[in-house]
Amino acid sequence: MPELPEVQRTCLSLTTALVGARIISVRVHRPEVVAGSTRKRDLLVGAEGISLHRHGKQFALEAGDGRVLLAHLGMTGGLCVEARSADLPAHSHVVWNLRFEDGRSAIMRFTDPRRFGGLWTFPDLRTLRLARWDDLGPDALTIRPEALSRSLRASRRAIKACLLDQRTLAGVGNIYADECLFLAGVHPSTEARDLSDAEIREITKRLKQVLRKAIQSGGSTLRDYRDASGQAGEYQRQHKVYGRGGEPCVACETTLETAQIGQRTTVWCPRCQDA
DNA sequence: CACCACCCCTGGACGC
DNA sequence: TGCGTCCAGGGGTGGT
Repeated sequence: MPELPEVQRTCLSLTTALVGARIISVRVHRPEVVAGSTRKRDLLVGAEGISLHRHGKQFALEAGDGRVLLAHLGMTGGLCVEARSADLPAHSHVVWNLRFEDGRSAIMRFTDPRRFGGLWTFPDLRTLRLARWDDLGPDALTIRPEALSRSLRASRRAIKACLLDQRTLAGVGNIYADECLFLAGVHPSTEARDLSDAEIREITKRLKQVLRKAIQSGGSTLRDYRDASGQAGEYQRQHKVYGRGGEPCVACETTLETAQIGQRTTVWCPRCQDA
């Protein structure tokens, strides 16, 4: 899925795409992707002056009058703005009609083949935060090492599993967890409580670094991911370990190892990431 | 409470 | 070409 960098790119591209836009109408093709009300008003019909907010992998469209629509993209979800075309692509679960101040029109589509993602409607941002974001850890892009240390020091779980836990920190998925641990030189199955303060500082630093670089490169497109303007990412070309099990380490040429850690395929270099 | 196994769903890659 | 199997970026739930 879209992890933090891909969600951030989606938000940035939506911000651009929605300048001067007004939502004219909405059509819900698959009501089960919307949690709660599918009333047109709750799905932002009539909204203008839309701004974007993100926490971890979730993001919200806030209308000028305060109404809020939360999106979570799951593994294959996407929200895009494009010209109306003759036939709608498959899995377009919710489609909005937009009109711009200059008279142009367009559609916004929520797509999600696997339907692990979804949309939630809220009366305002405060209610959204209370219901959905207060349970998440700090956003991975700005987390401080002390905050990470607090949630790790008592845990016997593997550091890889901790990084994937959105209550520990929000925004990291399988790709960036593996990339971060490689850059930090930490073995993914290290018990969290065994990490030194120096190692936690290094993990924090490398995590923010890899997320920033991925954002700059448009995120990682393995297959489906596109931002709201249809642009694919390029960061997959810079992956050091993710998807490279059995291949040589970019740093030392040792064969990269693969195992299931925290129910996810995990790849690491047995030499650079000492157990 | 902390942790883990399982399940939701579609589609692409690969082997026969 | 066609079919079966395996695997995939996430995370909620329910059990131990």
